Amino acid sequence: MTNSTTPHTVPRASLKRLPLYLHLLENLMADGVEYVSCTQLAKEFDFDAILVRKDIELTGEVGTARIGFKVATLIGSIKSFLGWDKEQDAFLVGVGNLGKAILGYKDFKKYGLNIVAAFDNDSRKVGTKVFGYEIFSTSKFGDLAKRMHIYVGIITVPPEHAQEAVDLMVDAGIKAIWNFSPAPLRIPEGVILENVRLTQSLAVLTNKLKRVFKS
Amino acid sequence: MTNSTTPHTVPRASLKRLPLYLHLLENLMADGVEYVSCTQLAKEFDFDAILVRKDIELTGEVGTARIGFKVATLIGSIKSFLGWDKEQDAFLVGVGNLGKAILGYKDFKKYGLNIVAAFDNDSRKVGTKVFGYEIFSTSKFGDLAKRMHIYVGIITVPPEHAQEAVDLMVDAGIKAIWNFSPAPLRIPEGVILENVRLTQSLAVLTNKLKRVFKS
DNA sequence: AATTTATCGATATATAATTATCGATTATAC
DNA sequence: GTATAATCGATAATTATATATCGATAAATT
Ligand SMILES: NC(=O)c1ccc[n+]([C@@H]2O[C@H](COP(=O)([O-])OP(=O)(O)OC[C@H]3O[C@@H](n4cnc5c(N)ncnc54)[C@H](O)[C@@H]3O)[C@@H](O)[C@H]2O)c1
Ligand SMILES: NC(=O)c1ccc[n+]([C@@H]2O[C@H](COP(=O)([O-])OP(=O)(O)OC[C@H]3O[C@@H](n4cnc5c(N)ncnc54)[C@H](O)[C@@H]3O)[C@@H](O)[C@H]2O)c1
Repeated sequence: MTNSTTPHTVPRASLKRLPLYLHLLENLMADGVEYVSCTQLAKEFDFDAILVRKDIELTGEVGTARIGFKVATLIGSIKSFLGWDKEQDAFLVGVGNLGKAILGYKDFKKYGLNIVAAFDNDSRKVGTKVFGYEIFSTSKFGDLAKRMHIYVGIITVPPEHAQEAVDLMVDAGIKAIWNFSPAPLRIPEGVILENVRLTQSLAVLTNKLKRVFKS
Repeated sequence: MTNSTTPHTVPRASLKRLPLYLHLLENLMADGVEYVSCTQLAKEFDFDAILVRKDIELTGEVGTARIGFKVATLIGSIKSFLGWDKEQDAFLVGVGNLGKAILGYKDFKKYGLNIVAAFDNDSRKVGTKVFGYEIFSTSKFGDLAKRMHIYVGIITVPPEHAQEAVDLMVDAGIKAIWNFSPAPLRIPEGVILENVRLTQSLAVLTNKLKRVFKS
């Protein structure tokens, strides 16, 4: 009776809340907390408790009335649901300011993402090392990706070169692309594209701010 | 009749799509394109044309049947609606990997955000320069923010220090906080908090990828 | 032991967001 | 000039998402 009610379309909004819970749960775990209720979780984020329960329901985890959910197993369920239980190896293309910051960020491993190599087409960067990662020429991307069975690609090149990076990745058999450039990209059927648009977040901020100043 | 139908709550999803249109519109503008229809815009992003029209409606811009919208004025309307028509000065706290990348990113200015100074509590960093920005001690934040009438703060410190940064900003009269740390933060009534959670985006990617591998 | 209270799971309702429909409008083709 | 096709604005229908309700359950309280 766990997954019989699971809808075939996972709400994107739920998918985005689950990492929030996970992060908090890991803190609770570290503090030795054994059980947590939806009410408690909800309070932390100013969500509705029922919303949290519905999100958790997606993962298949079942709780106990009056007690809530076991922190340790809930962490496992969320990770498994998100695909963070086993590490995904990834290649990064574009070792500029943002690319470097991502290479230097150790926590992605916790979230199942293991960056194994980085690529750039600037000959001055090729051969150098950044946070222990050797920078390869993009010409090596295809061979290495196939040899190492890489299915995840991260794009941190300028927008005008983002489509090139996509094409490179698609040719190399990459199945999922995490794109940080603001360019609209074309991908073939079957390849997953997830965009990080900082300006979207900025838009929400400034629009709200505008209304604060008005009133 | 322009804004009489405008709802008092702006859909967050719309707010996030507007920058996408804007980016494309600016490219069109640069290419000398004078008019654009919702159909064209929609095709670029694989959105429904009606969705695009509704989003544009929010900005108050009116179009002409068969022609569409004038690119130049539409850009203006979107920018104004997002609060990107006049620059907002901002302070950044936490000049680490991500903070540096943000300081080095010139395009935020296009989106109405003008970073004017950066702060860190690492004494080795204080006094140095990063991309032309002098790094100040966080102890100077309050004075400078008040003196320079700064209302926007950017947080790029480790999660365990993010609440400190919030408190610092709130005390200094900051009205809107753009937070890049994954920590859940407490803010007083009236202050705007916008979080950038890269792991949320990663969650969507890996969950989708998991299902690709399953089938 | 009985009562109270918190919380679960399931189901129902309400709200928000997206997509469809339709008459009006205007350039382009004939 | 008249017909055709594209697209607008407005309204309606649909779908997705969030919130409310309710009986069941299990700890805490009396
Ligand atoms: N830095 C930020 O804070 C920030 C914020 C929002 C969005 N972005 C986006 O992220 C992307 C990277 O930004 P950045 O600030 O790191 O830029 P950057 O200019 O610092 O770095 C770009 C890197 O990509 C490399 N590159 C260019 N074309 C390439 C290609 N075809 N193949 C491989 N490598 C290539 C360059 O050599 C450079 O090292 C951009 O699309 C930018 O719009 C950055
Ligand atoms: N780097 C990434 O790609 C990335 C990705 C996702 C999230 N983040 C988040 O962004 C934040 C910054 O990440 P990072 O990789 O740049 O970390 P970092 O460790 O490189 O930089 C943190 C900086 O903050 C400074 N700092 C610490 N405490 C401070 C305080 N109380 N006041 C002022 N400055 C203080 C440190 O001296 C350091 O310079 C973190 O919360 C991280 O979780 C980073």
